[in-house]
Amino acid sequence: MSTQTDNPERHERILDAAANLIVHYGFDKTTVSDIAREAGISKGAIYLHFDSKDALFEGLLMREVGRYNTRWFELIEADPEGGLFSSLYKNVLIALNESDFMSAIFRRDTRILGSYLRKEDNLFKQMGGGAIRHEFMAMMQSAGAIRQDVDPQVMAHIMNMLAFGLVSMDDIIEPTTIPETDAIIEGIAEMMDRMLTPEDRVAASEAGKAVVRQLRAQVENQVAQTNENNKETDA
Amino acid sequence: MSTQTDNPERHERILDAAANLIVHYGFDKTTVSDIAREAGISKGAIYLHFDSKDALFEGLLMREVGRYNTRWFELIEADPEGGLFSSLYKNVLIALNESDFMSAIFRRDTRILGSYLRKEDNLFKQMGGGAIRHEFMAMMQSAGAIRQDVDPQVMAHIMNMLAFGLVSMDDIIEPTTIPETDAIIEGIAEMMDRMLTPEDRVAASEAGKAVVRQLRAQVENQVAQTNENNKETDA
DNA sequence: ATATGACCAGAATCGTTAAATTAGTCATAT
DNA sequence: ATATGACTAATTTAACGATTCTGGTCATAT
Repeated sequence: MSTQTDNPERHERILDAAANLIVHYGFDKTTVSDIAREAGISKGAIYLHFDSKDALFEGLLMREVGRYNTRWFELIEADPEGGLFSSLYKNVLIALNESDFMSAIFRRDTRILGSYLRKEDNLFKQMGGGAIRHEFMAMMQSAGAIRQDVDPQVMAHIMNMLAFGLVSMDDIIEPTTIPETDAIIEGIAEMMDRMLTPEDRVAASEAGKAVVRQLRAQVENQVAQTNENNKETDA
Repeated sequence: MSTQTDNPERHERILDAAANLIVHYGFDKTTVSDIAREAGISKGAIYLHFDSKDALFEGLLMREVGRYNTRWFELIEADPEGGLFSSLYKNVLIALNESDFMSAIFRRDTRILGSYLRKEDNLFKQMGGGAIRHEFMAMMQSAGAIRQDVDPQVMAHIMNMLAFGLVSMDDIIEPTTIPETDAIIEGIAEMMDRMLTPEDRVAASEAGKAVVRQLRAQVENQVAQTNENNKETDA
């Protein structure tokens, strides 16, 4: 259904072209012909890969979310304190900040997301709003990765406020008065460390790693599942 | 200049009416006739108090900023830990959250602020964007009211991110998933306490109170100055 | 088989004009 | 003196067809 043609390389090139143009000009002002030209192919060829412009956008969305997840796991793995919740969250912010597309999604940028946002059944609502789900925080807490005396719901929300602020503030206040993004993220991470990390840091880190492994398996399983389903419906 | 008529009670009533209508319907959709009707007077009478619709709005803005400041000082005074920076900031959030008008300003709500925002010489730019000025943080730091090893510029920005998030998030994510505002503010305050308060809490609190007294004198002086100027130009 | 781009129907945009609204004034009334 | 609201000039909105644009298709070419 979603892909009628087997040509992964071109598939990616289309999405690359779309990502470039949409981040720059927005969904509404980016035409399918524009994307075709940017990808160096004909318009018809695009419809060999995607059923509609909306489907293309959703394909892009899925790819970017996937890349964002992958990048997050990568950052965690590379981080010596990767198991601590403060590091986990820090890496959320880094991954978020690295992706223009994810930043646009997170701030509900109507200029970029355009009319897709208005659709009733758009994918954003399903995904749930925030970067940090409070269910995940609760899991981390019962695993002992964060202090017992914090309210996971409240802290998850505060973290989402900060993530939202990170990608939104330069539209609001004079960008010249904003500190370096790295410094902001570092400051937030230290604050979260003081707020959330239990006394026993090594135990917390181990617990955190375990939960992340579990989450990762879950995510990868779900991705595999989705791919399987797509193949079936193609047949 | 700004007030041709001496009738403080009616002056206030006009601003009350304007505040109600503007917060509800926005600046553009609130007409001067609407305000007159709501205040129970004629349209002409409004022009005995204000030179123009814009001037009326600026009068409202000034009044609300003044009330916000007053309320903030009031909250600090009532707070047993009022001198601590975390309490100071907590009371900023409470005062901000109590005022629909200030919240709208802070989130740059174009629906409410309307065409006034587009004006070249609008008052917002002069006021500087944030609730927390990093110069103030630096003052507090050199007075010993906050820890020496934090970057005042970065922390001021983080605090503004949180203030922005507090008044913005319910436009962004499903409001039902947002915790109680009081709980959020409490959580933020505790986080800031862990991050900013020095070892010696009583000394910090005293130092904080001294800076606030200084700031308050400064603000009240400035207000008196402004009133003086207005009287002069009226003559 | 695979890819192209001319083509089409429907949607969005534009230019124009008419109608409605509104900020601000001022002759009149109190 | 003070306040009113009918009035006006100017702006905003609504209406409208004409025109362009764009998502999607498909006969044709490779």
